[in-house]
Amino acid sequence: MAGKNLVGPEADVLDLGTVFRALADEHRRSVMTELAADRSDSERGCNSFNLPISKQTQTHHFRVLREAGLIDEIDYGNRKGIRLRRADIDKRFPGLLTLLGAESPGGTAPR
Amino acid sequence: MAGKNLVGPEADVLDLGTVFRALADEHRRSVMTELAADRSDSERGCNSFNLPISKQTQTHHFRVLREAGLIDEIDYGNRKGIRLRRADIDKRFPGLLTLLGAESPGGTAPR
DNA sequence: CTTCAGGTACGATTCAAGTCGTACCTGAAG
DNA sequence: CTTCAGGTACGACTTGAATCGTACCTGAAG
Repeated sequence: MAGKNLVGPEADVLDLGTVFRALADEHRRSVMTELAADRSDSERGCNSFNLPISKQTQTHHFRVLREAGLIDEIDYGNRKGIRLRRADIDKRFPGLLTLLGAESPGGTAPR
Repeated sequence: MAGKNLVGPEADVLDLGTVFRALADEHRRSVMTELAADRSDSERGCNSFNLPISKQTQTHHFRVLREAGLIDEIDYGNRKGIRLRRADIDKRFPGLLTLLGAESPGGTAPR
């Protein structure tokens, strides 16, 4: 039952360049904006983001986000879970998630 | 003697996507890291950054930074001045410059 | 004036990245 | 078992971005 957690980089080696490159894409940024705005940090399904792109491309984008160290992907075999690595990001890049959360259409949602 | 200030976007319309795309490049990010780490915000020359690229490419990169709203370019005719738009960036994207300054090799890092 | 360094304009090249088509895998539900 | 939806692998296409070569402009100093 327990899905395998596809591994990304450790919190210490997160690279700002890789992160900025990941966040440069509109679709990936919209995913991160949603995740950053949700303070509950609950695990989400891949298609809960309603991305207007094919599923192959979605696979690509989630992989980029994971390899940048921004999300965890939990593999259940025939489906996948997404979870924001909030603690690691806050530790390595404090303020970044606040920056993203402020872009949320639901309005600026600071604490 | 007063150089003309090449115009970039107003502080209100700065786009996070454009900014991330600008900061995704290694050379542009190194420029911004230096600028962010220098609290005096003094005007700097273009070649004070020692970028290992041709001058045509430097022109390109500084233009991207200006169009993203991150720097001002002051045109003196046969030379050019660069100044960080710290106030505007801090207003629109609070925390971003701190994030960049923390990447400085000198380390203006809050630990 | 001429020279020269700093900078720009335009075009060409090269390369990375986003996208999708086809085929295949996985687990759950009939 | 078969079916089906979610996801991946691989390849191909396309677009955008980084880079530089050549030519030209600008202002300061001889």
